[in-house]
Amino acid sequence: MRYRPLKTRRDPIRGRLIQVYLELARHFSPQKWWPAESAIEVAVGAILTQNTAWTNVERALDRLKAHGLLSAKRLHQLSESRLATLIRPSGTFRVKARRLKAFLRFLQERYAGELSRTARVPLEQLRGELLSVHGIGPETADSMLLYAIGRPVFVVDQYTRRVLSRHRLVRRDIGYDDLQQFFASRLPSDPALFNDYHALLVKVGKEYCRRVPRCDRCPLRFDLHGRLPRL
DNA sequence: GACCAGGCACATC
DNA sequence: GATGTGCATGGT
Repeated sequence: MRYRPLKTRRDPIRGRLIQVYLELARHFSPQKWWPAESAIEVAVGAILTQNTAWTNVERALDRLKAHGLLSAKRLHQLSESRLATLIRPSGTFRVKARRLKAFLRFLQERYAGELSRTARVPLEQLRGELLSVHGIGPETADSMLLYAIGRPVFVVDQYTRRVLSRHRLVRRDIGYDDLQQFFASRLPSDPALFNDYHALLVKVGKEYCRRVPRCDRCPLRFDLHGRLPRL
């Protein structure tokens, strides 16, 4: 991937990123993402959570579980309209049913319905394959790669962008690939680190970086008030 | 009732 | 390449 380490050894931002992680890890308990019992549940959840609160995703997943349908094979066999009805609580359910079916079709045809069969596929190639599936964009693909398959890919989202821009580490309008590169080029390529770091950013973003921020209580407060360079 | 939530595809300029 | 819009439920 475009994960070339920075040439310069003395990169002040690298230290800050590690400092931010340590501060978050000290303040919050390990987030233990992704909350799921199987890889396919992670992948399905990654699509269901697009622009959707997680509580609504849980309702949809629970319904699939209650019907014993949370497997690649069963979901692949299910009709799109039936699937849409079941995942209704997650919102945009017709759109997501179509996207899920596209993903399940891909998984079935390319990897015989087994995510574990992707193990030997080079990361860049696998990411490209996922991105070619209807309904799978950068964040969904990376969530699957990191949280379902355990590949060293840093996932970024709106919380990541909000938290880092509030702390003046990146511009507010930074694009997905640039923001991902911002992390990946400065951190060791470690799935466990990427996993916990992103989850912690979501945690701190939810609690302190909402539309009405609670910066006064934010554990990253030490980074505010001009201590960081304005990028 | 408005606004938001762990995005993406598509149309239009 | 940048910007705007539809998708839709459930919580605040």
